[in-house]
Amino acid sequence: MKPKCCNNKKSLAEISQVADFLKIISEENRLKIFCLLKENERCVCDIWQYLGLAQNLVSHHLKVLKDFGLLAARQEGLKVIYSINKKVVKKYLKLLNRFL
Amino acid sequence: MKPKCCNNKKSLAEISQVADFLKIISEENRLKIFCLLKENERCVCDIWQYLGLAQNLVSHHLKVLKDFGLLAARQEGLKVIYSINKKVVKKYLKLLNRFL
DNA sequence: ATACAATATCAATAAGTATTGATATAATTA
DNA sequence: TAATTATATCAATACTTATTGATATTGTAT
Repeated sequence: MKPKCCNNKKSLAEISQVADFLKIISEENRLKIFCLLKENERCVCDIWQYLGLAQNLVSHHLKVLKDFGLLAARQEGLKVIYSINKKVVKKYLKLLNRFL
Repeated sequence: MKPKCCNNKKSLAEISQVADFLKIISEENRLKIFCLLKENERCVCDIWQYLGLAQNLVSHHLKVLKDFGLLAARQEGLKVIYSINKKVVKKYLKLLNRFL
């Protein structure tokens, strides 16, 4: 019996997208960051201090999340406030459900 | 403002669990396997031939998925038939929603 | 018992990615 | 303008994990 999925370019491209999304959020520290931001937007210093992680490490993870579109950032004085881009998250969760 | 999440052992353990789950399904070939099995249970030879992957590679990925509880396997003659353990998948998807 | 087909295992290597340390940039205040 | 604070960048290293090649195991049929 021929499988309906994984047999065309569109499906394969979507699988690749979902995999990328999952890879990004499967990192434990990034998941913690997400967890923090789910409650409230926060500045970088709040995040790294609360999680007990190095500042540059958190900055790096935030960049990964932001580059993928999952987070948004805005400057507020010296601080940069990060927040979750709910629309994008929903989009990927929806896609994920198609494959799981 | 003190965050409600990531601040107790239970939450941290759940985040760790979710991360493990996500790491496992974020692998593109494993996602393809999942995609195939979502339609129908299949034997190993069907899977590797259909996906164009090495037999031992598919066997390895199946083991990873099975060890984590996401797949079930049953012997049928020479063949081993793998299928999705829907209950377990649902459990992790539910957990995932708590953090995303 | 022997041969064959399907699957699994294992060691070695390759590839990808998180982390660290050092340093740079940017905004604010004195 | 100089100093300070918050954040970002970059190169090097450490880790983890996927892949490969060779081989073992298991079930079936001759």
